[in-house]
Amino acid sequence: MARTIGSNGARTAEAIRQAGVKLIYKHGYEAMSLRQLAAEVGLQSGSLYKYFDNKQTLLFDIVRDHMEDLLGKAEADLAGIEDPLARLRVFCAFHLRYHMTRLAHVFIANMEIRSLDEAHRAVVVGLRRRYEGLLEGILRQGAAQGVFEVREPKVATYAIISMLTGICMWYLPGGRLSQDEIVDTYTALVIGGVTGGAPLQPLAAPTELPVHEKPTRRPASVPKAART
Amino acid sequence: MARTIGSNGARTAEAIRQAGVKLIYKHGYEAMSLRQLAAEVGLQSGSLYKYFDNKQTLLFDIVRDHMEDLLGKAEADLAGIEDPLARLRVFCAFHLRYHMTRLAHVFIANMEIRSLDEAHRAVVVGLRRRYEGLLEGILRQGAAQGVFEVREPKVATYAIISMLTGICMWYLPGGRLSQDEIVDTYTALVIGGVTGGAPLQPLAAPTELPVHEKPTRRPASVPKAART
Amino acid sequence: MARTIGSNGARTAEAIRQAGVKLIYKHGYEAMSLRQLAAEVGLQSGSLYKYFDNKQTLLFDIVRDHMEDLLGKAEADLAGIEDPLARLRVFCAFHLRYHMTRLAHVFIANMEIRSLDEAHRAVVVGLRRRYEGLLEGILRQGAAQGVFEVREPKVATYAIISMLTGICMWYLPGGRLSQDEIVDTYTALVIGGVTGGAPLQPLAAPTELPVHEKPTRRPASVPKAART
Amino acid sequence: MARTIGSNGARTAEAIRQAGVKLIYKHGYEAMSLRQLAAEVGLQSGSLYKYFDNKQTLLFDIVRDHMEDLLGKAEADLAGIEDPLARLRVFCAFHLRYHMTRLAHVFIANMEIRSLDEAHRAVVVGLRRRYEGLLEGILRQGAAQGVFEVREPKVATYAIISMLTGICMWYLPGGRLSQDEIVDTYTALVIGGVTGGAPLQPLAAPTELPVHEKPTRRPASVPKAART
DNA sequence: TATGAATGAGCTTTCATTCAT
DNA sequence: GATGAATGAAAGCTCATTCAT
Repeated sequence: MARTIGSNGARTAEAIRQAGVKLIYKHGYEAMSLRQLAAEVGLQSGSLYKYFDNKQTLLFDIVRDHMEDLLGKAEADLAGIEDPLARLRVFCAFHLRYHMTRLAHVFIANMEIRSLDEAHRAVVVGLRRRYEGLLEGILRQGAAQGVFEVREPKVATYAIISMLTGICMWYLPGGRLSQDEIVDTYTALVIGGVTGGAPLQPLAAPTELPVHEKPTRRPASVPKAART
Repeated sequence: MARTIGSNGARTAEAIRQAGVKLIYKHGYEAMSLRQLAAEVGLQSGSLYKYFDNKQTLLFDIVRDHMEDLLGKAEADLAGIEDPLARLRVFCAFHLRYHMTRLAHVFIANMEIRSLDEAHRAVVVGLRRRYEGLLEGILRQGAAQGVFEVREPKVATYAIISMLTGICMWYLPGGRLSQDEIVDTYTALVIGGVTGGAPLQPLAAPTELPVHEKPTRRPASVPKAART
Repeated sequence: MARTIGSNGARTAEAIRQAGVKLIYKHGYEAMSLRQLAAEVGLQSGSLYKYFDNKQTLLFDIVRDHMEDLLGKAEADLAGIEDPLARLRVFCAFHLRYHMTRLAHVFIANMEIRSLDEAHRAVVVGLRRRYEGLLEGILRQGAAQGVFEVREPKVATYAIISMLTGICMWYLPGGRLSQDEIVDTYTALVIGGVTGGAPLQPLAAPTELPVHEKPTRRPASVPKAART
Repeated sequence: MARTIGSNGARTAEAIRQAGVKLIYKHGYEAMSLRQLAAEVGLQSGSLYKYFDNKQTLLFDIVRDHMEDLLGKAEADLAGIEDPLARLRVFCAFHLRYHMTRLAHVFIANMEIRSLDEAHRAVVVGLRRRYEGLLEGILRQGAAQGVFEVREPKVATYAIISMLTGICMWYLPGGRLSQDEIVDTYTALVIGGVTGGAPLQPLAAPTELPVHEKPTRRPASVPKAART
């Protein structure tokens, strides 16, 4: 059949990528068939292989590109800001806004890591660790400066990121709340959580919390982050 | 051949259920084949159909039973406690401990909702809403009493549940931190978050909290984070 | 569909094996599709996988079983015979008769070694070496006893086996010649070849032969035994 | 881009032909893909169709050209020689040398006849019959003159050609034996075979044969049996 | 002359499921 | 309660081939 005038490989590649994101978001990687994907972009399924080597690398490309984008943009947003509290606010706002505008990508990156094969998963997990590292760094810095009350920065990092990322499970554009309102709500929870419920300036004596009273911890065999 | 004395259908059914949980946890519902499952329990794949109608209902049964168990136990734990802050602490502790001892079930219930068909998903989502309702009720009650600073109880509910549930993404039994320490860390984040950084007047003595008082919820027979 | 009364797995397995031999013989391994094979035995193509792991092992099983059968029967036929000339006659007769009754198997074993993957090919080549070893042993023994004129037993072995095996390229049962006549004809060629033939009267001076005179047939631009 | 000076269609056609021979030799016709072939010569697979009509005619062209070359050169070598024994020697030497320098072509012509479609195969089989006819004529002539002992010239023809052709299953240039030595060895087997009834006991003095007169052989690096 | 996008058919293989025994 | 033979659909993927540019 004659090609549509103006159609070209790059355009098709982009269409495939977008359709892939959409379908994996909707059905899951395992449940999405390449025939579906091909139909979505108006191709025969075999023709897809001009654009990727196999289904697995399609997923990997999507996830890796997303993670690199996420990481890069987060670093850009944080650049030049020194104060831990300010950095934390920026991080929250960035993370939330990014997730609200990239629902599908984010959802995939979180849900389909299991579908990546060993080698690919390692790459993605590495990127994720770097991203988590941004937040962990902020928390440690804030704790060191006495502005945050964070006992276990690693755990707090996982907790906060889980909380913020969870937005992609319910947010739909055009809902009752504006993005700003959502950002404010989440940010308040996070800031409150790490500042320990105390007024920030005259920091309440931390001793009233019972948490620090059991320092007998096992030697520190860092819990391997999540399943691989 | 004579069957092993004492072996019976109920036992096989239970074995299938457990193997199902393990394999879905490990590979995902779509990626788990009934051949695998049958092999795991020493049957032919066709024989599984004595125990369930089809793969889909196996998943549904697992998820629904889990959700009902979760909901029932949460309600039981909260029964009789009136103070919103105490109720919140109980909820957090319950949720975390439950998730730490039922990693696989919890993981499945969160990840495989997408794999349920319309009707089944509706049932599970209903149960989930009821469970979320518990937390939302606590937050609203606390806000009404002026003890919590929560602007959007619904959003806060999603946020907190996401945070707490996220534990099943990284927790492995036997890690550096005890369950108590983890519960404390997460709880502090939650309480801090919802008390908005306001000093909670004269903070009630922490000893009245029931959280640490039942550390032996059930004899950790949960199959560990599967890795074959 | 109800199974044909009396049909069973063993019967189907045998039918598949035979149909496999027939189709590989007729079309070649690469050119035979499993759909064809399944149709030949009245199954769906997927059902074949009850009987073999994959197409490759079907081929391997056929070839290996054939080679072991060939080797075993050859050794049996030669057992107890000492005289090299007698052994050679027995070997020729055995080889020819076996090939005339197992045309397809033999053809496959010779033509499809290339289609076996590395590991399988190694096994088959090993069996083939053992079989060739039988003939080589006979030739060496005869040469040692002065009854054969064989300069290069290895080369002679290859040569003779190629000659004898070639029968499967033209023989069809029910042709003009009986199996006995064919055996006699080939055997005479072999025996004559290794016993050096009659003193050909006054043998013409070899110098008149043009063979050695043009060693530079063309500038060896032939791409060498390819291996990329 | 400007084409390399001097590059042209004929050159590309030749490159395709050679790459085709190489790849069919290595993988077999069915197993060779046109993508592979195109890659080998630095083209897109679609571009190959400027040089042949389809995969099948590529094979046919290769085989037919080879057969015509073989036939023509054989006739040329035999031209002018009358004596049957001399003609037989020439035929053997020619056949062997040709095969040793054209391993791939010869291998293909023997193995891939099955891959030719009906019409093409008929042409090739016709050429092969003419080639076999050369040897059969020699054998009949020799038998008529009483110099050969050949009962069934047709069978003997097949047998001898199979024997000689078999060299392409194991010969690799640069092996222990020189081409001359190989030719001598095979020729002795053939001549012995057709002159047959040598009295075994009073074995003619071997000295009259020139074959043993060149003992200067390379150190014995056993030629690896055939391709693996 | 060559590209590169695309086709459409076909491949091997896996799967959930059925059912006579 | 369980087997094991079989189905039928669908999967991911490769292929020879076409054709506008």
